[in-house]
Parts: sequence; C-alpha cells; structure tokens
Amino acid sequence: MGLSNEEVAARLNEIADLLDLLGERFKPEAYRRAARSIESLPEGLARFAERGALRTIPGVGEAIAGKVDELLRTGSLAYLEKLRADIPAGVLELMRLPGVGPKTARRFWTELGIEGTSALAEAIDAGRLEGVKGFAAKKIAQLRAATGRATSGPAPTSARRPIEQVWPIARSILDVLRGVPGVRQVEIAGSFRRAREDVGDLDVLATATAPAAVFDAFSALAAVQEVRLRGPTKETVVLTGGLQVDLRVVEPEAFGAALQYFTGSKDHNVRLRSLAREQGLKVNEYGVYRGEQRIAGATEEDVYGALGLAWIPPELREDRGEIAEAASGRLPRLVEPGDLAEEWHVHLPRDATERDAARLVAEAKRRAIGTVGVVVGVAEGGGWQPQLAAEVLTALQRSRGPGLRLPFAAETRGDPTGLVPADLLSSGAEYLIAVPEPLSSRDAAPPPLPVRLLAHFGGPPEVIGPALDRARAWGAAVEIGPGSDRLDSAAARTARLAGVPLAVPTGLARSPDDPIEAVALGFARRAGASRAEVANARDPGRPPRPAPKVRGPPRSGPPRR
DNA sequence: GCCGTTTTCGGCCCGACTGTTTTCAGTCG
Repeated sequence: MGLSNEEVAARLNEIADLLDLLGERFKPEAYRRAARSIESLPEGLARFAERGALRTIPGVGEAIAGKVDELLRTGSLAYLEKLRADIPAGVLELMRLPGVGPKTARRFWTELGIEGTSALAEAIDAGRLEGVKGFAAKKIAQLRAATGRATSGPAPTSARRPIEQVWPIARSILDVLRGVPGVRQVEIAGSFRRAREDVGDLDVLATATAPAAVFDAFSALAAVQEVRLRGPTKETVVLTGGLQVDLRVVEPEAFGAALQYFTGSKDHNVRLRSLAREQGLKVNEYGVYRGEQRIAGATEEDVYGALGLAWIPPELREDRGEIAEAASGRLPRLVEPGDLAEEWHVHLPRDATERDAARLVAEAKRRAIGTVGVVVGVAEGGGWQPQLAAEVLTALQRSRGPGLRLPFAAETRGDPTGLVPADLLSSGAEYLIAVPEPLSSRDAAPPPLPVRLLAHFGGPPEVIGPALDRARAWGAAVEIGPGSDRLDSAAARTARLAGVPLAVPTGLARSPDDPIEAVALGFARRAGASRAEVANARDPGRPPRPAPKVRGPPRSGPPRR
C-alpha cells in the first residue's frame, strides 16, 4: 500500500519547515505550493505517477516530481532523512509555537542550544533568556505562555475542522455583527467562503460608519475566550474550542477588493496578481491600481472586471484554470440554491408519528420541493426491515395534497443485484438507494428496481472508483455532502467528470438551521457542477423555487448591483 | 524549486501588527 496524497503532502510540508529553519528563501514556499496542490488532487498520486504525469501537477517540477516518485516507490525519501538528521525534531516543535517563526527557532537552537519546547520552558525558568538581544519582558512572558499551552496539549488553533461544524458559529457571528448600529456590509471570506471541506479559521470583513463599535461587539461575543490582537483595522480573537476568528473593518470603496483578497485561495491570488502585473496594474486588498490611481475595489465584480475577467465564484478559486476560463468567458454556470427541487433520500425516525409526516410535507411545500422520496425499509442479504409504521405511510400519502410527489424508496445494503425479497417488492418502493459496502465490480443480473441513488458512502479514491462505475452503469446519482458517509468535493468532481450525476441533500427532515444543504451545495459548486449535473435540481427552463427563509450566511452568488 | 502569449534567467505578494526598536525584524495571514 503506497502513501496517500495527504501523507506525501505532509512530508513536503515538513521539508518546507526544515528548509525554513535553514534560512532558505524561496524553496520552502515551492514545497508548500506543491503540497497544497497535491492535497487537492481528485485522484491518487500513484495514478499520476503511472501515467508519468506528476509534472502536470501545478507547482511540481523536475525535482519535486523525483522526490514524490521516490516516496511512492519506497515509502521514504533520502533528502528528507538527511534534513531530519541535520535538524533536531524539537526545533520544528519550537517553530510551531505561536509567535515563534523560523528565525527565532533557529536562534534558540544555534545560539542558545535549546532544542525543544520543554528545554525552552526550562531556559525561561532559569532566566537564560534575560538580557538576550530581542527578548524583553513581554516577549519572554509570551513565550512562557506558549510553552505552557504546548505542554498541556496541542495548540488549539492549529487544527482545521469540518465546515459543517464551523457553520453555526459563522452564522451566529454574522447575526451579531449585522445587528451593530452603523454596520453596512459583513461577509465571511477565506476557505469558508470557498466551501472547503475543512476550515482553519474564519476571516470576517465588514464596512461600518463606526468601526470601533464593530470591534467592541466582536470582542464581546459570548464565545470569545481571548483577544489575541486588536489594531485600528483588524482584530483577532480565539473562541472557546480554539477556533481563531479575524475581523477586518475596511472602507466601502475597498470592500470588494478585500473580500477578493481574503477569500483567496493563495494560489488563485498569486496568479491574479501576476495577470495584473502583465497588464501594468497592481492588485492588493484595497483595490486594483493603475499607478497611484484606484480603478476598482468596491465590489468583487469590479475587481475581476478591471482585469478583463468575469466574476469567478469563490468555490472555483483554487488556481485550477479558472482564471483562463474567466478571461475567455468559459466559466461554468454553477448550480445555485434555488435550483434544488427534489429530495430523494429522507429517513424518518423509527418512531415517527403522523404529525412528523405532516410536518415533512409542510416543510417540503414551504421550500417548494416537489418530490420527496421517503425510505420505507432496508433490504439486506435477502432480509427486509420496514422502517416506518403503516399509519405513518398512510398519513404521508393523505397529507401530501396536489403538487407534491411522495415516492417510496428502499435502501439496499451491499449489492442489490439479484436481490429480490418479496417484502421489498410489496413495500410500494419505486426505486432503490444502494449503499455500497462495497459493491462487487462484476456485472450480474439487473437490480429488481431502478437504482436512483448511491448513498451512505465516501472514502479514498480506490473505494469511490468502483462505486462510480456501478452508478454510471445503473444511471444512478451519488450523494455528496459533509461527513464520512457522503462524497466530498474532490470525489464529486471525479464523479462529474466520469459522467455520474450528483445528488445534493436538502436536509428536509432536519432542523431548519441544519447547514447540510448549504454545505453540500458548496461541495457541488466546488466540483464545478452545473444545474444539469445535479440530479435533484429542477429541470432547465423551470422557474427557480423561492429562496428558503433560513437565517445565516448568504450563499456566495454573484454580486448584486 | 518553480515558472514563462514580453522571460530557460531572474524573478518569486504584501500589508498589519507586535515587540523592541531610535527606523526595524519577525510573524502571520
């Protein structure tokens, strides 16, 4: 079993850190860029290596391709082993302390012989830092706090967390800040806006007539554990639970430029700025400049427009060719929130009542969802497990009224091919939702009912590949969204490119505040999916359903004028 | 170490904030 993409990326990042400690200027960033690129690949590196295509990965040139190849073949890398031998592991640890970068870690190591976090703590206690150039009382206190935190567990801010966990936090921050008098615009930028699966921190941007009031409200958020820094335009806090949140208040003329800049990705921005340079322009977080003159900045549309580009949806800003597409008008029209018109996969609780059935129907009508597929039972190995009481099924049918379709579905665990329990066929189910656990790759008899959906699965490319083959053969869609039992955006992209339609869950049977629809829709957009590529979206030509009335971060649609 | 519709060499984003500074270095994003 070879190394995963994540493992290879981790080793490249380690090389970058070690080269940083050696004072290298540009190599570390080159290794990090290659690592970022590899982390976001939609398929395994081994496939690239087989095709001899490692160097087609952005940021991977001759030298890194050779090192990746060595890692894939042997599981280790002589170059990395040499670096590890030269630099004590504890020095890397030091560099990861907040407020300690490569320069400081290197000084600890070479000037003071401090080779780890606990050695640093001892040195501080022994007063060895006093009188050393660059270390005054405040800095030493900061370091003492940092080493204390480090010894009682990993630094809380370092971990990225799933976007669906961060979503409710983001929503409550927006709710509070939008209520502050004088606030005009508030948006969350960063990887959250790009709908990345995992989010490291939140970047909040605002415009306001009285910035101080916004900062005060921000500092006073109930979840704030610590205010890390506060300046005239920027404040950083850490919430209980460790999530770091940055707030910047900018002037309205620069809001679009700031939103663009802080949404990233880094690689997207680097390419955008180099495009600007070719045109004799300069882009920064304040605007697009020709010489001293600002020619754009208030909206993102203006910023991209000033560079001759169409507005690029945040979910596509990963430097995967989107800038060239925006220049030539070839950007896809991504699926939008109002496009979802059907829900194929609803589970009601086992003890659901007629009232639950009525509530589901009412919610579908409120959200203008015209088809709701309810799972009536599970078929597994020739057995049949009903999921809902007969009265509930009757209540569903009775309360639906005109204009709502309520087909029943059966879930099949494992391969549905040749599976014909009599109960399944008499259950009223119209279609199957197949759960690959896994599916056999051989072709056999056709399933007893149409398979519309593959659901409750996710995982690495080698698990997803065979499932996608079966989905395509059956004409089934695959369910995407947050969690380990749905496909993430990289897998969704693979599916889309293989011609397999995507299914976006609407969270119809969940709490109205559940972010599953927004998150899954973000993944679909990240995968580059148009409405036609989402199986449960409305037909082309039909009007969009009215936007559901949910509180929270607006979807990142094109800027309105 | 990577990269190129002005380049196979010479660039590589850049501004805010902090702490220790008398004009700046380091870190961070």
